[in-house]
Amino acid sequence: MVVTIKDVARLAGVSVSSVSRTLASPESVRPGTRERVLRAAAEVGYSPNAAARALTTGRTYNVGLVVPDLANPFFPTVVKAIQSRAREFDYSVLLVDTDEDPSAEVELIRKLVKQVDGFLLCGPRAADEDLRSFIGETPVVTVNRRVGPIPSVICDHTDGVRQAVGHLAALGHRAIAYVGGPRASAVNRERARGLRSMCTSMGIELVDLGNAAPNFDGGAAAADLVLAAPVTAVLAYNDLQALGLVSRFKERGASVPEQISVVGFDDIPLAGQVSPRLTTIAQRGDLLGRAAVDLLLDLLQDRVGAGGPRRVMPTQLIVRGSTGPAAA
Amino acid sequence: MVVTIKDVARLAGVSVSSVSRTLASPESVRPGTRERVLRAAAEVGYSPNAAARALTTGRTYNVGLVVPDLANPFFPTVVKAIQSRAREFDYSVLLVDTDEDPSAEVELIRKLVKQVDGFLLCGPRAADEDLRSFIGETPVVTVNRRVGPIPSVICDHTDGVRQAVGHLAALGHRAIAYVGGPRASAVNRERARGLRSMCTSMGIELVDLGNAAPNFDGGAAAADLVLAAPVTAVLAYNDLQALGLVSRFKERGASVPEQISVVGFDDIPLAGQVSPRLTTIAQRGDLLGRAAVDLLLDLLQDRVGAGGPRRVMPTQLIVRGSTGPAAA
DNA sequence: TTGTAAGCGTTATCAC
DNA sequence: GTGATAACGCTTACAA
Repeated sequence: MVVTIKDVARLAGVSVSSVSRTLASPESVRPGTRERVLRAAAEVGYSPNAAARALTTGRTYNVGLVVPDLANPFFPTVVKAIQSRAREFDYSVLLVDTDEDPSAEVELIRKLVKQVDGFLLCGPRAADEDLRSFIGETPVVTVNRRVGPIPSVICDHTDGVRQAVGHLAALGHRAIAYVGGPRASAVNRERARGLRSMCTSMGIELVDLGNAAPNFDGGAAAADLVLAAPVTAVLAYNDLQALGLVSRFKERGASVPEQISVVGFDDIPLAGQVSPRLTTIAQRGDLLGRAAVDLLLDLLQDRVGAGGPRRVMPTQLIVRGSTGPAAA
Repeated sequence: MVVTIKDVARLAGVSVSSVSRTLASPESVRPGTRERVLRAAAEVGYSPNAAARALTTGRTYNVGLVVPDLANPFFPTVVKAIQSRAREFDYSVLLVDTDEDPSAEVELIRKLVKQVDGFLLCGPRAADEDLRSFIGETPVVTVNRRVGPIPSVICDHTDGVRQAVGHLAALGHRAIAYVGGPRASAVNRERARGLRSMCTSMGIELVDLGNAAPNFDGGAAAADLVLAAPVTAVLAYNDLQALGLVSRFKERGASVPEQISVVGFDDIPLAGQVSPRLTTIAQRGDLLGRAAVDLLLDLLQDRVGAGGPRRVMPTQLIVRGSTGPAAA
C-alpha cells in the first residue's frame, strides 16, 4: 500500500489539513508542527498523489509537448531544453510526436487537453483555425509559428533569409534556387516568402523548386532539379536537405561550392561536423525551448510575459568553410 | 466551465453510473440507454478527466520514459516508436532526459513514480541496486540493459560484436582498437566485454583506448590514439564516434578504409548517408521501443509476456561500401 | 439493467 | 494555528 497524507498526519499527530498546509506553505504553521510533519513525511517517504492534487486544484503540473517529428534533428534540441526547463518548475512533459500529420496533431491535442495545464506546440502543422479552436480552452504557446493572438516564441527566419541572400549576393550570385520543406510547415512558408521578397528587392532571380521531404533523401532527390536550373546557388529548407544536396552534387560531379553553393537552415548538431563547409542559418533550439516554457508558465500564472505574448529569437548565418563564389 | 460526467448524465436523463458504464463497457447497458448517453456525450464534447479516473482506479494511463540523452541520434527513433505504440493503447508518455547523469536519473524516476503506471528505462545509467529499488514499487522495463529480474528488451550486442570481429578477421585484421563510450552505459560494457572475449578466442589483439564522449568530438579526439596504436582497425562505441574518427583520420591523412578500418554501432539515421562507406552494427531502435511498450503493457495487465520477461532483438552488421582490408 | 452512494487523496473553506 | 468537512470527477460495489 502506498503512503498517503493521512499516514503522515497520524504519525505526526496532527490533522491532514496541517500536513497539507505545511507542505504548501510552511510558514503558515507553527514551527513545532512543521517540524513534526516534515519529520513524519520524511520517515514514511511521503510524496503527494498528483492525480488527487490535480483533481482539487485543477492543475496537473503537466505540459503537453507536441512536435511534428522527433527524427528531425532540430527537435531533440528543443525538446531537451523544454523538458529540462519544465522540470525546474516541477512540471512534467507529456510528449507527442505527430509524424507530420496535421489531423493527427489536432486529434492528439484534443485527447490531451484535460491532462495538461497547457501546450507547447513546436512547429505545429495544423491549420490556423484548428489551432485557434484550442485557445481559450487551454493555454497554448506555439514555437516557430504565429497563429493570430496565440502567444509564441519564434525565430526571425525572415532575417535569416535576409542574411543568407545578402551573403550570396555579396559573393556574386544572381540566381538561386529554393528547395522547400513540408507544405504544412509555417517555417517553410516564412522562409519561402522572405526569400521571394528579398530576391525581388535585390534583383536576384529565384527559382522555386517546390516542396521536398525535409530530410536527406528529399535534398538528394532535388539535386538534379537544381543542376538543371540556371542557378549558381541553392537554399534548402533545412540542413538535412542541404546534406542530401551536397551528397548528390558530389555524385554528379558538381563541386561544392565552386560550381554550386549550398545553404541550409537550422544548424543541426551533426551537420557542421560531417560537412565542415556547410553554410547554414542557425536557430537556437535550446533558447527557443527554454523561452517557450517560460512564456507558458507566465501564462499559467496569469502574469503577462515581461516581453509581451510574443518573443522573437535571432537567427545567425554560419559560414564554416566558404559558401563559394558565383564569380561569373 | 468544463463538462463532466454529470452534465452528460443530466442531458441523457440517466445516472452518472450509466454514463460511466456506457463508456467503459457499452454492452453492459441497454441499447437505448447507450445511444442516448453516447449522443449526449458527443453533443457536449465530453471526455473523462484523467486525474479523477486515476484517483479511483489507481491507473494513470501514463508511462514514464527515461532516456540518457535525446541528442544522441539513436534515442529519437526509440522514443518515437514508444510514444506511437503507447498511444495505440491510450497511454501517454512522460518524457525524461537525464543528460547522462546517473543520480539525476534516480531522482527523476522517484519523482515520477506516482504519476505513471510504469517505466520504460532506455539505457539507464544508474547503478543496479538503485534500479532494483524501484522494482516492486512500480513496473519497470529496461531497454538495452539487464538488471537482475527486471523485465527487459535488449539487443544482442554481443552477437553484433561477434559479427564485426568476424568480419574484420576475415579481412585479415589481426589487431583492433576499441573506443569506449560512457562508463555508466551497460551497452558499452557489454560491447567491450564481448569484444575482449571474441578477440581472445580468435587470436586477435585488442587495444582498449578507454572511454570517450559518445559523440563526434569524442571520436575525433580518440583518433590520434588510434593512429598511435599498432592496429589496422577500430571499433567505436557508436556511429557518432565513428564519424568523428573518420573525420579526424581524413585530416591526418590516414585513408579509410585503406589504412585504417572503422566500424561503428547503432546505424543512426544520418550516418550512412553522409558517410556512405561507414560500416556499422545496426540495432533497430523502433523495434526495441515497440517491444518495450508491449512488454510493459503485459506487465500492467498482470499477464506474463508471451516470450517471458526478457526479449532479445537481433543486431546486424551493415557493410555499406567496404570495411577495407588489413591485407598486411 | 439501472441508480445510489461510498470512496480514491488532496486542497480549500470554514469554524473554532 | 488548527481541525472538521465538503468538494473535485470518476469508478464500483451494492441495492433495487
